[in-house]
Amino acid sequence: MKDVASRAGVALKTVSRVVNGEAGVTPEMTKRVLGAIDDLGFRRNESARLLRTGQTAALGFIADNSADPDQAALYRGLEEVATEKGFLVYSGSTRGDPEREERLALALCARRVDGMVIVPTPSDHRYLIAEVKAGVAAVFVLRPPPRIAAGTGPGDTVLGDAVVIDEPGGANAAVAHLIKHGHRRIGYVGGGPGGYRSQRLVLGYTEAMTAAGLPVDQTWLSLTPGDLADAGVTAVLCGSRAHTAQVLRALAATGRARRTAVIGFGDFELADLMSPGITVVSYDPVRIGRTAGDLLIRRLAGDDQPPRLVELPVRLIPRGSAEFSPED
Amino acid sequence: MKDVASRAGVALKTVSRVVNGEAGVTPEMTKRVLGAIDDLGFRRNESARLLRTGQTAALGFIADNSADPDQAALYRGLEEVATEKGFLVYSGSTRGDPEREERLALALCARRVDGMVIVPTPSDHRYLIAEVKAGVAAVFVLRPPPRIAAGTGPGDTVLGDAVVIDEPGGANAAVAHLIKHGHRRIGYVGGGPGGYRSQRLVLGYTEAMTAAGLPVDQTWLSLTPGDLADAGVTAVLCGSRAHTAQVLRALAATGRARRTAVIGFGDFELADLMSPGITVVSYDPVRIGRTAGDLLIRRLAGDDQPPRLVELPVRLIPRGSAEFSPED
DNA sequence: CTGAAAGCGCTTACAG
DNA sequence: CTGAAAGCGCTTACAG
Repeated sequence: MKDVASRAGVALKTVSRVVNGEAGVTPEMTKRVLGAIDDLGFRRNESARLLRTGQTAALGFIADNSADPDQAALYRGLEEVATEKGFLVYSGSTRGDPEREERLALALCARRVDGMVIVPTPSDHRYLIAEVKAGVAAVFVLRPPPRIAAGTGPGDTVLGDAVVIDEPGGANAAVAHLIKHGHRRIGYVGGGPGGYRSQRLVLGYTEAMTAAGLPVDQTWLSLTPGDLADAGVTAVLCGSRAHTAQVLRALAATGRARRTAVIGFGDFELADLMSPGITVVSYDPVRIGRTAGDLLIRRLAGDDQPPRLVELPVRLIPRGSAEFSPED
Repeated sequence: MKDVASRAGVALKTVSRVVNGEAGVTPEMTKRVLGAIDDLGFRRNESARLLRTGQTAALGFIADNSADPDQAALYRGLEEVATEKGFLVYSGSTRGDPEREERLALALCARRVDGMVIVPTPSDHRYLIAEVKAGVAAVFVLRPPPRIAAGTGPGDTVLGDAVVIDEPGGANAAVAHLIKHGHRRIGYVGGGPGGYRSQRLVLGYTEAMTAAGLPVDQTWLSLTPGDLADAGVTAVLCGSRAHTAQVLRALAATGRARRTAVIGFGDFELADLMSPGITVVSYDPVRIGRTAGDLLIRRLAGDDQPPRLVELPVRLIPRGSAEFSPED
């Protein structure tokens, strides 16, 4: 910019004015500056501008695994609203490692992102307190961050808004659907009982069983795909796409594919073309990202209401794998 | 930092030294500075540091559609090498729109990313010439950028390295496989003939047919899923996962699912559990991203050899949908 | 071992 | 309408 100024024989400020399209520059001057810009191949350094103006117009996205289809779609949703509002977005992933999450988040904060959308690892996120206090907004997706017991405060601290899926509602609908088709012994294959999603799915499952007056055998709630053959259940709810795949493989291997009802949590391509078609509880991951982006940007605009937990709806899609009655 | 210095009663430089862990500061001084940092909640502004040192340690990734599983996996590969080498990465997507690509790429350049990995839209990329000249490295993935006829130069300009999949080899292997199983009339369902991938798949297809001395009916090369019933082919090569899905749906709808051999380009989850299992040509998208990242970083390190086109290998995975003989 | 000055590339607030 | 100075938050190169 200095070079441009001296080549055009004007002051730095005039170049700045031209570059920013500010009014009040003689056409002749403008032309001279533009000429110099062209000769020198000048391109304004946005980072320098942002430093001076104190903005960054950048967001961060911290995934668990960026290759996961849900998270990729989620990212797409975030990106849409970010682009719309003029933000660029940094992204990275943790692979579930709390240390990587902390490193990444702090690196983003050090670059002064305005806010971050985080798929949180199961850790305490204490490291974020200082950053949030310093003004970085955080929105958590898929899982809320664990509440942090404040050392000195009056209660628990919540670091930011969260956008999650309505797992309880989905599991409830799935199990009720199975019950309606005559199933009474229904298993659940999902993550360990510690996981957030798993807990919530089991919650919905239990609600539906209780509402129908059916007893729940605790062993049904911690099944692995390998257990299915001997578990005595006539139907299974799978906690994630990966579990659905494992369950289908196990059932195919033992020849029970058409005798065990299956509902998967999370839709997938070609689920309709399997035989039977796989009934799923479906949700819209792009919308999670968009919602998170909206919340984040609202916070950046100054909204300082208490942190919100947004639960996105799910939908049961019957395709055949769950719509038959048990044989016994 | 100024505040920290004055609170600790030392010079700015001393704070800088402590923050950077430079040797040669009295333990007592260090303690005083650290105390002030803690009191003030100071966090170094990385952007300012990078401005001063003239680096950015940032890369850009421009996807076509970040929700596409291949591109999400590709991104993951890029991210791995970026993280390893201390780069942060900005990303965004174009949805195939050349204007969005240009806007995004220029925005990244304005923030002075060191380099970019781009899934190019079908446009001329002329806008990149100035940036590349200014020192931004570009690596193209999945498709190479169109060559740009230089207005004044001696020939064509190539803007950067490219990493692509061996589509010809994959199609060749797939078609040879079908021929081996007795098929002589083989169709192709893929993108329009203009697309890069499509052209290359048809190339490999033709090679294999020619090598076997089989005639190629041109109508076989521009089939749509709806045409399959009357096309008179006994086997189909599908150009992408999306096309594979369309073909499988069309075959299922007309009851030809078990009478037409199918090979898909691009593997997908549960392909093995369909009936029959879907035979595919598989490639590793994570590796594309890693390779692109390696090339990019090598360029940043000063490698100025002529642009390279890297072709990543594919592998045929037989699963049943292609391993039977035609009925006629 | 410590510090005062200059500068990265830009903008802001003020004079002319 | 145009410009000289100061400053964003940091580091570099040089003195003490």
